[in-house]
Amino acid sequence: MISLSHINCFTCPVRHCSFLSHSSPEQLEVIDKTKQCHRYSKGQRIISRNERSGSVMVIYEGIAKIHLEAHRGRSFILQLIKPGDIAGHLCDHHNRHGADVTAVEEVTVCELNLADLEKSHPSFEAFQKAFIDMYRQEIMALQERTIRLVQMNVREKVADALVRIADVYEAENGNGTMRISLNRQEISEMTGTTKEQVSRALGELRDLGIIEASGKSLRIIQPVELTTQAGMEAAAQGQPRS
Amino acid sequence: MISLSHINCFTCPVRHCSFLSHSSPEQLEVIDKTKQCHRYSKGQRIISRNERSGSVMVIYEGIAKIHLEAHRGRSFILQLIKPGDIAGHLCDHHNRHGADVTAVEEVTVCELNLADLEKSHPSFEAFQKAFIDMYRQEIMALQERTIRLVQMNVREKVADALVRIADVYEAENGNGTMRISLNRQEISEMTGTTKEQVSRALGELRDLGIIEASGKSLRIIQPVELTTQAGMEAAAQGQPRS
DNA sequence: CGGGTTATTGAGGGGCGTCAACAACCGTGG
DNA sequence: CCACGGTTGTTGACGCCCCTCAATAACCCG
Repeated sequence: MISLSHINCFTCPVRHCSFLSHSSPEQLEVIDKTKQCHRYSKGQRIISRNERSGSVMVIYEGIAKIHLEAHRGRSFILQLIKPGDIAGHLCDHHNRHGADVTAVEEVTVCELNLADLEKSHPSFEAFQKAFIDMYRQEIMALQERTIRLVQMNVREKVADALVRIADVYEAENGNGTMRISLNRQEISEMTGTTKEQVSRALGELRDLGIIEASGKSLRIIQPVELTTQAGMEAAAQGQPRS
Repeated sequence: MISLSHINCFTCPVRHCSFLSHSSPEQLEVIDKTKQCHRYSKGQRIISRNERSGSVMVIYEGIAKIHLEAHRGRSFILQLIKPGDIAGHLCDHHNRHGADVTAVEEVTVCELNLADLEKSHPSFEAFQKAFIDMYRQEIMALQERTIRLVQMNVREKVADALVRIADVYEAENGNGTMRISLNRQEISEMTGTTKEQVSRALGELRDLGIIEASGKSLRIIQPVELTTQAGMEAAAQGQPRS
């Protein structure tokens, strides 16, 4: 981990999609002065479970995974986070972090002290409200996810994982091809299966013409078909069902 | 659903284990005056998903389940709640409930208006804080649960479900026998399996001498062994690992 | 006692985890 | 440039777990 000199909050491209999107210039000033910036290389741990801390991390650049170790040594990836996302906001009443966070590729983060973050909000109430809203969304998403993980078969779960992967990785060119930094093992840890099954499921989706996948290169050819495979009704349609 | 006349908050036996445990007599007075009490019979829906509401339900008596319908018609039980527990606090930004809640046996609830609930706290901050704490605990518990559901086999998941069932049902006599109001189908919906598998898993646990189970009657003979089966290290021991 | 629901048990088959072999990829060094 | 070893990805074979269907038994309530 390297501590970086400074990243300017005011010119920050991810400010508008982050937790701070509604802050005024004066409020942002507080954050800009007090935050610390760090860089982690691939595989480095950003946050460790049960570690005590009074700060949160906002991803500035790169992709990270929020994961947990289960008793049998099997790891499980709860979430992928991208620039603008926040990590480490979930902790117990002793301020101990509730999950591990690890860089999946080179990651730059801004460490925001909770006390300073509070000052960046118009009031303490607004600060709390922001957390409540975030937690609410998180619970509802996690509930849905839990049920999906339990009820879907492997191919559906892998299709689901691909949707989430495509959500955090940018396409590199007009082709829509992504260079993902996750290996098969990690995809399996997103779905609760094994690397071999992921390999097979990717092969099936490739044979169906839904994706192109070889190694770390991934292209989603039929996004709608992929979400169908993942068992989600195509919500983008919005058809009334009269 | 029957609307009941009134239940006295001050003499309420579940007040001390509920969301309101820290309220002063004056604050409780607000709740006592404004709340509404209802009774639901077994199987009746208490809260429906996507229904708009500005109130929460506190269980006064009986057991209810928080559940969701997945796309394929399969239902999944997220949580069992008992007297003192709160339901309906999870909603989206339009105040639409995020899950279904149904009575598993005859249930009496107190419906608390959110605006009134707020007044029962020393400050709005304290009110928000209570929600933040509740949400935090919920997320951490749900994370653990998700991973367990993905990684455990059926017998382990059933053992896990029994631990949770025992947590909400009271033993009826000194024998430690419980009369549960859940059928095998519902236990399977707590574990993400089928009623037949639950039946078999219960048979295995019975053969191992860990439980007694026939129909709706359940007795846990070896609680420690049951938690071991469920893959939890016996946390009750608290042995230092020097 | 009879009819409906619920629980149990068996048989069959498919999905998926596991192991193993092989191929592909990548950086290093000759 | 090729050789190489290590990591990662792919594919096949095997076996177990568990879902499904079906038959029987137990239970509950009138």
